[in-house]
Amino acid sequence: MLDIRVVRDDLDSVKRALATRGVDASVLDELWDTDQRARAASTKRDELRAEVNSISKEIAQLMRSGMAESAESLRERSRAIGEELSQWESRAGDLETERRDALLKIPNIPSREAPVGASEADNVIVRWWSPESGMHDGSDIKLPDYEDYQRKPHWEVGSELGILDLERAAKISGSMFPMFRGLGATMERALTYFALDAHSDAFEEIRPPTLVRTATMISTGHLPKFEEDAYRLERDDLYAIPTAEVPLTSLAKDEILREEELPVRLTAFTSCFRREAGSAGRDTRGLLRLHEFDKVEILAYTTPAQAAEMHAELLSRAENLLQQLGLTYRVLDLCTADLGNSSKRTFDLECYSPGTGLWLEVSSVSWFGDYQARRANIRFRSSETNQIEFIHTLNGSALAWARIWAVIVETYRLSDGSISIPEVLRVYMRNLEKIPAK
RNA sequence: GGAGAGGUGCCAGAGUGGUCGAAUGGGUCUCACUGCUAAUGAGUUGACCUGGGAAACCGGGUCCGAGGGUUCAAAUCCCUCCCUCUCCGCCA
Repeated sequence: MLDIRVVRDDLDSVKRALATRGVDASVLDELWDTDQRARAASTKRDELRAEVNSISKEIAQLMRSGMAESAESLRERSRAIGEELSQWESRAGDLETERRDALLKIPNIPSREAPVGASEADNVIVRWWSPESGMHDGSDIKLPDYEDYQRKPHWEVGSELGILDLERAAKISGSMFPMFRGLGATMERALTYFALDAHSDAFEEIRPPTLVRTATMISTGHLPKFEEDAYRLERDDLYAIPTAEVPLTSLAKDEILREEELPVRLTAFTSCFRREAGSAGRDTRGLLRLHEFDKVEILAYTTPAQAAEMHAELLSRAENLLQQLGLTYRVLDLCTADLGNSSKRTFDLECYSPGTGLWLEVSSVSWFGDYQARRANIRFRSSETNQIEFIHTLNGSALAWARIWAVIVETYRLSDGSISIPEVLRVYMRNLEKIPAK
């Protein structure tokens, strides 16, 4: 949520900044207008309330001094004001609600550093890495020389080895739900252990609830705009989380932290549920797009001053996992048009899938500024000035497993059809070196 | 799911229609005292919206789980909902 005061005081630069992500200026003009009217109405309301309050005090005086009789005319006057008051109360209330509803639908202002663009085609590739070539800047990606036997898509590899069973998953739950079996399932678990252990030096491990209230979904910006994307349990008015970002952000909802407590680093493993409405048929083969997948998330609360460094830390942690897994990836600096609703700046990590020839998004590392903190009302008290300010939130996937799983089984496929298990996972897989060919 | 109790400030806890943003105790911070620590004494200590001011600050409004209602006036009375605890039932 934007700070209404910024919109009020600097409408033009808010318009300009949001135009880069396609928000029409009229939306902001309307908001500005609503704000003016809301303030006028609430001022009027407060004046009337002040009058009623002071009359009530007078009445109390009279009652105490036993002059109940003479209070009657005051009562009459107050009743009359009360009628006018209730009209202004409902008018001000409506306008305040209108203002909040509008504010909840307006996306965050992009960072000045985010590349300006009109579509995802304008995302900037800032660097790439492969086990053979190491780290390079964004120009001229040189893919490893994949063998033919690595060019088999993971859904074929998976069913051939009996480690991925999409047919039966569909029988159970429908399409776009995965089911891992045998060592395929073990590898998912190994990835989870691997990642959580990797973050355990600095991050508190959380196992949060995966069904959450409406207010929790609003705090991160997933509602009200993206209602269609979320699974909802109507009977109990709960939503299935699309990412652990949702419960982890609300962990400190309505709290005032001490500056010394910051930064707070949290990590969580959860299933993530997405309806993927509107993306039917697009890149849905195999594990490319799923209604349910597992993910380890890393998330931080920081002061505004700590945010930039934390953003870099989260990104490097996600990259580090990919490097340890030996997977070729590239880093994208998302342009203003492709930025998520709540984000000021986002880096996506995409792994190259040799079996499909696609770059698959496996992590998204974002800085939200105070946008989510404002919605969730998470603040901190500055130890220097003693003032209360909103914190900044940041998070990233580290990492999203289904797609990683896909890239691993393709990349590590050997000529005999078996899969070599990445070194770092073996300790979590009973020291096995291979998933054997059938 | 059934029965009961309860949700008040940083914490504990009082308050059943006006003098209550709220007693008291603890904690916090400041000062005094003290060789130091402790103890003691005095003071201090909420958030949000809004108007004025460069600021310190000053004025108005809101907030006692949430939302409605009654009343000139609600922490206090009424209704609905949420949550917590205890017991019973059920259950991994």
